[in-house]
Amino acid sequence: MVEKDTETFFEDFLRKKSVFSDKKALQASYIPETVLHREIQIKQVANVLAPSLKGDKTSNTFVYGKTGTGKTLTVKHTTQKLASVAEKEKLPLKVIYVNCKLKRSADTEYRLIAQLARELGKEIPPTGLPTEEVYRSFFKALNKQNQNYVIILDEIDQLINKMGDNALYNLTRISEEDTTSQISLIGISNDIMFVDGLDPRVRSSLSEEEIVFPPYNALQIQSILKQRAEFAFNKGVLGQGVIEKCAAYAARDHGDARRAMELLRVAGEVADRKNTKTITLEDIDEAEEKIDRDRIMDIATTQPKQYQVVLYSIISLQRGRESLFTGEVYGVYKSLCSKINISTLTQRRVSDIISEFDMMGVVNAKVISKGRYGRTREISLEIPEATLQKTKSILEDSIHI
DNA sequence: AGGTATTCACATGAAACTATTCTCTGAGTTAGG
DNA sequence: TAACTCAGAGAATAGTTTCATGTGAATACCTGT
Repeated sequence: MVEKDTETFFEDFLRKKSVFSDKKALQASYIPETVLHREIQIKQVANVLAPSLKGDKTSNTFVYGKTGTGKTLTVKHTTQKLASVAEKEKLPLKVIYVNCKLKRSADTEYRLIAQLARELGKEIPPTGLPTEEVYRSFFKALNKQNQNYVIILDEIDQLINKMGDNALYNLTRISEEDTTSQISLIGISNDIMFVDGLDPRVRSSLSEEEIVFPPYNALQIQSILKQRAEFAFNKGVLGQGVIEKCAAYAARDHGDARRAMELLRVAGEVADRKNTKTITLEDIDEAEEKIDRDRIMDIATTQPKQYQVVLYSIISLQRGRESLFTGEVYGVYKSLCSKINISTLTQRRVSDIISEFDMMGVVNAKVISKGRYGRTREISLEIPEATLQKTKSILEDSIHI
């Protein structure tokens, strides 16, 4: 009986009409044929890179703007075009894109250079080699293939604050050196201030050109959403004012188009699950809530045990209080650790964990001074009431309390 | 009263340590000629 | 003698601990009126 039900469920699912026709168009990695509202920036990038077609040295470029302002998209789009022209004309030009933020991919000096060397067809083991060695084989590959390279370093700020500017310094130096192959660097960052902390030599070399991406306004986000929705959804599924509402939501805090797209996509999923033919305004509200909830649940389930214990301490201490302090949390954390028989971390470490939770947006931790009574973090949960109980039981399960 | 000095309770930084994963090297071992 | 095995040295990295130093403002402690 159950078997039958499951089977029909799948059959129904298959036949069910979805509001989506191509969900990919709403994903962050999707690169549309035309990029809206970034004409100026595209032009700038193109101007900078054009000389590379003729084998000339191009300026290193620094691109910055807040998240969801289309930096990566624009650069990728433009370099794709560049590469295709180069290919058509049989010019020796190669574009390499590296995301420095991806864990275990290019977030250290070794891994960055290894990644680049791999792009040039070298086999580099994930560890074991001296960094020097990796540099050497990267250089060798570079000089062997008489080609020009455009190297895009996305989220470059992450790289710097993890490992300093050593690698960047080396890279900019190669780009200045007169070897058979030219390399031009494009650094993408969403933190404008991060250049200030750079070695002056690196800074001047990297930001020979600077391109700024201002946030989109609500209208621009609307037209972007419309463009994507065109591909993503079937005709006529969008209810009145849906796009507008998504745009408004994203514009509310600094015009993040990525957020708007995610919202629209999740709203579509919500509508699908409810088996309705159109996406309504309520679906958006629901989607907004769902995104928030999923994020917290995800964090609660995937974080390492120690983090979970810290979070649990905060949650159980929060009951009926407005805010807590680091010392209190640590106290609860310590007794919890001995209760469930897990090694206790130092306060130093727990302090770091708390500030990581702050970054993730699970808690709000502000450093305050209580005068005579010291300086500490004022911690309060950012988890909505409705999700709290569920989060708590997830944590309880996970740490075997 | 007004001004200065203390003091608390952590924050923040840097360095060092630990454990794990991985490569490379060279000594010792094996098998075949 | 060539091929193979395997232990040991050396690297990179993540996650911590240890040590050192910093810090904002509520109080304590003056001082002169």
